[in-house]
Amino acid sequence: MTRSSAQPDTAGVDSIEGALALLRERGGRVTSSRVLLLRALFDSRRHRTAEELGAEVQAKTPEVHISTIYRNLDDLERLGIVVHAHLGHGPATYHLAAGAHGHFVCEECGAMIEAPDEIFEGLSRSARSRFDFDINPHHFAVLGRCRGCQ
Amino acid sequence: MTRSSAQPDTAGVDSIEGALALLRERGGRVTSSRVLLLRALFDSRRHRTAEELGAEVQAKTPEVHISTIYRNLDDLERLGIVVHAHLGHGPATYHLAAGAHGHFVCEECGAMIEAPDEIFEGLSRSARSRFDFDINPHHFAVLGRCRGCQ
DNA sequence: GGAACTGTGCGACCAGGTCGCAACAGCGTC
DNA sequence: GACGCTGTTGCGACCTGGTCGCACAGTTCC
Repeated sequence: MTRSSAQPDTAGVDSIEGALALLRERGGRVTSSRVLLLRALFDSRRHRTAEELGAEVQAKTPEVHISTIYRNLDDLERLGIVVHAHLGHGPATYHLAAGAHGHFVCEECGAMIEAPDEIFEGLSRSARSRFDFDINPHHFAVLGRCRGCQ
Repeated sequence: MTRSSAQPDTAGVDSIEGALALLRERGGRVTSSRVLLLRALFDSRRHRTAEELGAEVQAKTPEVHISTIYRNLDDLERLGIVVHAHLGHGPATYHLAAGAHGHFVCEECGAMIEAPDEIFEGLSRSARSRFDFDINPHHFAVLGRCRGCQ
């Protein structure tokens, strides 16, 4: 797989087999570290950092290096299988692109609420009409205070 | 000035003198590095990184260390004089709390649009009514695509 | 089974900050 | 103006999160 351009026009691959097929189709190779990483990603839909995913992979195959995890996450993101989001200061978190959503994160306690896309529709319309700006509400969380911390 | 709690309940100090008075009131000292930093912040209202502000201070007084800049920015933020925002991957940017606003940042070209608070009102209401979550739209930018990059 | 090329482990490195420490400097008091 | 308390600073070491170059290993295709 060439590590350049290639648009994530394929968001929504929803099985390990689909992901591997897409990988192969784009000239990539099916390696054991990639299969393990995909398995970790599909096994639990939680948001996890590269370190956490690395630990899960290494639990089965300890010699997989963390830099391989980062490179594979990058590749999977370029294929539109995975997305990363920043939920505050600290490491990025990764999850499957199928089922991407926005995030509200409490500045105080770190609690995270997954926000359905439609909650951003009004903002999306205003940004488009006033600034011709097309928002992507998934990438960076919206910070604030949760009920308990207000 | 003690480096603990102290809420930023004073957002909106809008002169160097006001900032210094607040600093003193809270037990802090008026040092030359702080005066220089405040002067840099008030001189231009652009968003700047700690490195950039450091360079401006060091242009006048080269021995001010970058870690002092970070510490002073922290202190000023704790006093509610300054806020920082994350406009994408890369270093945080700082600007005066008086005149804080949201940001739209293009994922492609990095262009930044300052967004008036009222554009977030609908989202703010929905987040409050649906999740009891009180958003702060200033801290993290909303990413997306600008007109030219769509 | 071998050539061709992609992916991997490894260690070095980088950016953006943070921290501990000893020396220094504000500021209130005498 | 000197004194002393205590907040602040310069400095270097360190930390986290991530990237990169390299030589070798693994995958795929013929």
